[in-house]
Amino acid sequence: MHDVRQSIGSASPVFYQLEYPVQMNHILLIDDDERLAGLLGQYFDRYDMQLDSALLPSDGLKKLLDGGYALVILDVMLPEMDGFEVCKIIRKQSDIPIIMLTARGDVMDRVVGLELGADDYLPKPFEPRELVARIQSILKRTSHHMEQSEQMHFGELTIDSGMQRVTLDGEEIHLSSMEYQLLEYLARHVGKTKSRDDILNTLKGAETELFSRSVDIAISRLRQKLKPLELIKTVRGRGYVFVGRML
Amino acid sequence: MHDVRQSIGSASPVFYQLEYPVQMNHILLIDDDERLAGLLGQYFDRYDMQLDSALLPSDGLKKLLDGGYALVILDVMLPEMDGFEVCKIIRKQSDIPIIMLTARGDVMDRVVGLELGADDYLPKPFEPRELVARIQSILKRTSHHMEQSEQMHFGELTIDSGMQRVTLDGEEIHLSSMEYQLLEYLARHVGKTKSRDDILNTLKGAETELFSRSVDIAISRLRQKLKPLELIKTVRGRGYVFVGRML
DNA sequence: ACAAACCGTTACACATTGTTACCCAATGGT
DNA sequence: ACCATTGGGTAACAATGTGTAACGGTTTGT
Repeated sequence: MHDVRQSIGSASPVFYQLEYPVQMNHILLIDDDERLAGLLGQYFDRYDMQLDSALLPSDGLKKLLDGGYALVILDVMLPEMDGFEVCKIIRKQSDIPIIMLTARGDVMDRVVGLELGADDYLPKPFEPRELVARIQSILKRTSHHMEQSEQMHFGELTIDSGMQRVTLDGEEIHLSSMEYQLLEYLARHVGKTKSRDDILNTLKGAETELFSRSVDIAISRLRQKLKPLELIKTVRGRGYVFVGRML
Repeated sequence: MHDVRQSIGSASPVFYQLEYPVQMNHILLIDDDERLAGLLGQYFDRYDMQLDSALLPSDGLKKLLDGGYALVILDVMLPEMDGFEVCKIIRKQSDIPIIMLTARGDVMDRVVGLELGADDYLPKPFEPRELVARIQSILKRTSHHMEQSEQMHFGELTIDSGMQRVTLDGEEIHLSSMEYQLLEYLARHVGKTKSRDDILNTLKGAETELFSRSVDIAISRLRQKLKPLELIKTVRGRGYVFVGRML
């Protein structure tokens, strides 16, 4: 994920802050142990990551507000409030990956930490190398996850869930909102047969008429627009299924 | 990648499973503890896996019929029937990986579980991370097999389980959903004779009338479309078998 | 207000699947 | 070899599910 943007034309020192990883290798450590910060910071350098540290939760949260961080390392044992508390506060506002440092390898701690929305934990004491490995693993994972939830590709068909756009061979296909939702729903569940009820409930929510054939019609119209692709197959008696290799 | 399936309204204890490539990250949890489902689901998200859950075996088996699952997590202690029973039923129709959750780390349980065809077991209580690790390990182990099953070639006949397309000498053969399922099911078990019951249960799920000759008819129709190939042989008194060298 | 887009309903054609019936093939006993 | 019995193949029909054209009510944009 080294999506380096360049400014062409002017070598201007101005840029705008992007909401996610560009060259964003800043990690925030929230831990009251100064020694750890120094030690890790030095070590991280070698891996092209920059460590910022906050000794106090309040300070850490303030720094997070500035943005630009790719990940947070959070000690459980902290002054002011414990790490779980901090974790909850962060999660309320952001999906930024969090690694918790637990003092003891206590199972409770772990589960609770993960329940809270942390992405991983590491029992103290730990090897710096181990921490780096987990960070890299998480960053890789989350960036991939983003890609997948933002855009789906099936051969020449692209579904962009971010801007709700569908393109075929680069050309946009105009879909009504219902058609788009239907397509995205099926595409997100590639290979799984979805009943008309499932589809209706997902798209409409409430219990709409079960005698309605609106789903069939929607499918039919969607297929028309997707021609010549044949990505939606009928499973007689059960529903519809999206077929296609995700690329 | 995908599959077409048929159904009947009733919750059937039988199902059919297809194997999927990379992006197939759906995991099915069959456990009557709702809390677990919620907790794991959230956790799995971070590992790019999607968890579906069923509180009842009957419900779980029904969901499996839809296909699209990469793996099943199965609690031993369940309402309706115990996990071993469920495991046996699943194994009858599919090679999908199964991880059993045993309440106690009882050796008997373990052996029996694995003898039944489960791929791994995990004593409760367990750490989510441990479960994820085992899932990944199993999926890695079986992924080779999966790639292989994405497309099957038998001479000039190609079965693309991704697209659910069958071609003969490069030309598509149009098969109804049932015909396709039947062909794929037999082809996936080359050389193994499948009884009408197996076939019926796999394709339909319910214990439909055993006096029905619908399977014969389906076979007959499939053979017609596959002419001049003679890939499906009758084994008198026992069923049908797909003959053909996989290339 | 008008036109365009959207979406559900009806209606009918077509596709799919199950049943019955009749035939032939395979098997086994005499 | 012959025949009786059983199982399987498939044609023809029946029942059910699905595709979609056409119509109309509603919403949306201008």
